[in-house]
Amino acid sequence: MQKISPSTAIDHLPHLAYDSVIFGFSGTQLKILIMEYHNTNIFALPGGFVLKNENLNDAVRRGLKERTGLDNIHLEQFYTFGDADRNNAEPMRTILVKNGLSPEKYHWMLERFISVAYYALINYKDVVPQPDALSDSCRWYPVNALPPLMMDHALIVEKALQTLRDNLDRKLARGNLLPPKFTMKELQQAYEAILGTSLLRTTFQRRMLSLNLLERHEKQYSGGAHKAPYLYSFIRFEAS
Amino acid sequence: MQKISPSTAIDHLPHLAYDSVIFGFSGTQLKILIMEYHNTNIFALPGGFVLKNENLNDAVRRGLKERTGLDNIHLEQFYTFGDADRNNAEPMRTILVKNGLSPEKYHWMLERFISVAYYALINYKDVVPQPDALSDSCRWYPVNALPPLMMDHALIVEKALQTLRDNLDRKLARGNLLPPKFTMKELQQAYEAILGTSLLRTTFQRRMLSLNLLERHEKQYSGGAHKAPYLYSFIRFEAS
DNA sequence: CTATTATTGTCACGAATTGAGACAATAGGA
DNA sequence: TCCTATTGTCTCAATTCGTGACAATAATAG
Repeated sequence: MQKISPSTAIDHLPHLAYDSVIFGFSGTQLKILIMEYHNTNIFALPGGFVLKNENLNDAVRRGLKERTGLDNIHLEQFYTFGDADRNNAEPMRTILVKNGLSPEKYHWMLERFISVAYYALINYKDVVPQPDALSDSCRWYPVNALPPLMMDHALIVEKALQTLRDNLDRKLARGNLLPPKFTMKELQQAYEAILGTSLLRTTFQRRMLSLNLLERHEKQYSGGAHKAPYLYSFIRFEAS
Repeated sequence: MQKISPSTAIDHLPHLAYDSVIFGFSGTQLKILIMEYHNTNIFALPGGFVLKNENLNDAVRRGLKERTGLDNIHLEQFYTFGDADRNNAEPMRTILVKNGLSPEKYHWMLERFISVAYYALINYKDVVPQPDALSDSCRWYPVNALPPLMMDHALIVEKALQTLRDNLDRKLARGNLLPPKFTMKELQQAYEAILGTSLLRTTFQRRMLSLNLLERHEKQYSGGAHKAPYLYSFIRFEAS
C-alpha cells in the first residue's frame, strides 16, 4: 500500500487494488520483496491503488518506482484475485490502529478489494527497497522462506511462480533478474532457483545457445583456479 | 452486459466489469459469441458486473449461465484490461438512448470500467444464445469474420486467442469445445482452427495418442464410403 | 617452471521425438 | 466384385535430448 491520506478514498478507484510480486536473484536464491507494517508482525506484498484517471499498468509502474527506485521495468500482469472474502478486515484494522489512523475515517480500506496481480523480474543489486507510509520495512525474502503473509498473498506468490515457470526462456530474457552480463552458470542457477529443479550443465548450455537469445562477450576472470567463463547478455528485441 | 435497472449501480461494484470470450466450434470454424445492441449496429462481447458480495469468478459463471444456459463450464481468466481511456462513453450513451434509458439516470454506465476478461470453450451444439435486456441478438461469429467490436473488445479477443494457443493440449482437454465423443479428424480440425495452421495428420495422431489424454471408444460409421474412424473422448482428471 | 585442480566449452554417441511418406484395412458406392 | 476416400499404423530419416568424455584453461602449489 502506498501513501495514504484521507483523500485517498476519493482520488482512487474504489474496491480496486494491485499487488506486485517483485522477484530478485542473489547468489543461488530467488527472492521476493515483502513489506512489514509498523509494530504489527503483519507481512504483505507491496501493492497500491489506482488513480481515477490512471491506466492500471501505470499505477503499478508508479508503485514499483516508489518501492524500488527503478524505472522502465518489465511488469507482467498474471491474475486478478476477486473472491469476496479475500479481504479480512481485521489485519487492516490493526494496521490502521497501530499507525494511529482511525478505522472510521479510513473505513474504505477495510472494504472488499479486487486485486490485480503483477510480477516483475529485477536486478537485486540495483534496488534499495523503500518502505511506505504504513510499513516499517520492505525487504527481500527467499521464496522458500517467506514470512506468513496476510490475506491471500501466499496464493498470489504461488500463482506468480507458476506463471513465471512456463515459458521461462522468454520471460527471463525480457526481465532484469540477472545483471546485464552474466555467466552461463549464473543463468543456470537462476533457472534452477525458479524451476526448483536441478539441470544438466551440458544440456542446459546447448539449449540456451540454440535459443539464439544470448550474445557472447569477453571472458570473466574470477580469480578462481580454473578456466574463465564467458560472459553473456540477452539480445533485446523490440518491445512487442 | 446483463439485466440493467436503476439499482444496478448500487448493487454492484463500481468501475468493475467482466467480458467473456466464449469459443465454440462448428465444422471447421472457431466461433465466438457476440452481442448486438438494439438498433445500434454496435457489437460487443457478452459481459456484466459483479455484485458487491459476489466472487468475481461466480459473477462470470452467472453471466455465462444466463447467456448460454450452460452450467459447470470451465472458465479461464486471462487478462484484466485497465486503461483509463478504454471506455468510450459515446457508444454506451447511444445504447442507452436507443433503449429508452436516460443517460443521466444511468450515468454510472458511462464511467470508466476496469474489465476482467475470461474465455470459455463450450460445445456449440449445446447452446441457444440468449440476448439480454439491452441487446437484440447474441450470435456466433467466426473468429476471422467478426463484426467491428466496440471499445477494446477486438483486442480482448486477440489476447484470448493468444492465451488459448499456448498449452492448447491441456486447455482443450479441460474445455468442452468438442462434443463428448469426437473423431481424430474433428480434434485436428479444432487444433487447426485455433492455431490457424495446418497440421500433418500422422504426426498429429501420434502426438495426441502419446499425450495419454484420450480414451478410445467404438467406431463411428458415418455412412461415408471409407474406413470408419474411432471415437475418442478426453480423460477427465480431478479438478486441480 | 611444472604439476595439480576446479571449471568450462565442446564433442560424441545412443535414446527419444518429430517430419514425411508408404501402405494396409476398411465402409460403403458403382 | 471392384473402386475410392479415409483412417490407423509403420518405417526411415532428420532433429533434438540425455549423458558422459575430453580438451582447454586460470590460478595455485611444489
